Amino acid sequence: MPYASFASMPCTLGRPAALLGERWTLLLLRQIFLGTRRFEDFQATMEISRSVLTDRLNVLLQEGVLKRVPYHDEGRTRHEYRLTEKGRELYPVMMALRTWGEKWMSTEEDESFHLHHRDCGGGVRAKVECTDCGAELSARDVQVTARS
Amino acid sequence: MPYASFASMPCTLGRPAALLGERWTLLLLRQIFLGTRRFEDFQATMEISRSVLTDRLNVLLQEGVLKRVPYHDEGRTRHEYRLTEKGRELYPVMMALRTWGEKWMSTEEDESFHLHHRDCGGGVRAKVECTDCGAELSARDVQVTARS
DNA sequence: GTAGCTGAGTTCGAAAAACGAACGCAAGGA
DNA sequence: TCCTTGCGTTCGTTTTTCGAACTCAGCTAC
Repeated sequence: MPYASFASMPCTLGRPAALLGERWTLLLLRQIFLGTRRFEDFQATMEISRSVLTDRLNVLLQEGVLKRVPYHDEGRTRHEYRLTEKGRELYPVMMALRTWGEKWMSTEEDESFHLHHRDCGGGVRAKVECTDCGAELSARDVQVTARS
Repeated sequence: MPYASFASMPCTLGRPAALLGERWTLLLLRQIFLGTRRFEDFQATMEISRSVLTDRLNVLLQEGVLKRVPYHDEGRTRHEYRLTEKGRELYPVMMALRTWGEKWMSTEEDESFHLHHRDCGGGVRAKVECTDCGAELSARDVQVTARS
């Protein structure tokens, strides 16, 4: 199966993995969650080539992860890229990456931002839990079976 | 910043995003979490080219996400690729992708596997929570500030 | 010994994707 | 009218990926 055709892979983990697994897409989403919204700003902060940036934004628009929203800049109407609800719900994916990065890839020089809960000021972390008993789960606590 | 140099990006979300954001890497991890361990099996199930597969496996070995473990096959010593603890802890990332895929990308034809908690049989989902009060958090509940 | 098989790569020419500099274009301002 | 700005598009070059063929080591059968 060539990479491109994973878009039609009959698997709810495979399709997102293929979508977000294209070069630049995860980094683009990181920028978006950090507040970047305009073409020029993506281009400047990531040094991605303009043509690839156009392509990735279009893919995310088509998938409904982003939407183009008009706004006013000195009287002119322009558009910015913003997360849809579908896009905002990728937050756990980003936080899981960050939680992992904090534990396994952090260095002295990291300038990373701090995240905290608006209401109580606490820290933020991703976890996997059982929908029934609420226990926190690791890969070893979970059984995989083919769909019946 | 060219894509390759994101490996040295001073950000605990950026570096993992760049690492897992290379083409094939997320799909490769999906296979690994589903139990694939051998070169030939990756190659057969994903139809990735052999040279790229070699490269991606080597990157994950170098990063300490995978390890090569000897095993015996009909008297012969061979090696298989297995997750390290660092690798296993990517589980929340995979589950976050799947939780998102279930909600936003599922179709009638999906043949996806079922996951359940070994102890109680319950379902599995990823979430983000506050380390202090334990509340479940969305992007809007979290404040981003530059590190002081 | 040697011929064959198998898993795990390596090599290499062709195709696809990414790069980056230049160009296009529409809206507003001088 | 001409200039600037934001947002792309184009196009020739470089880098990645592809895929088929090749290599190699360890074993089995003869």
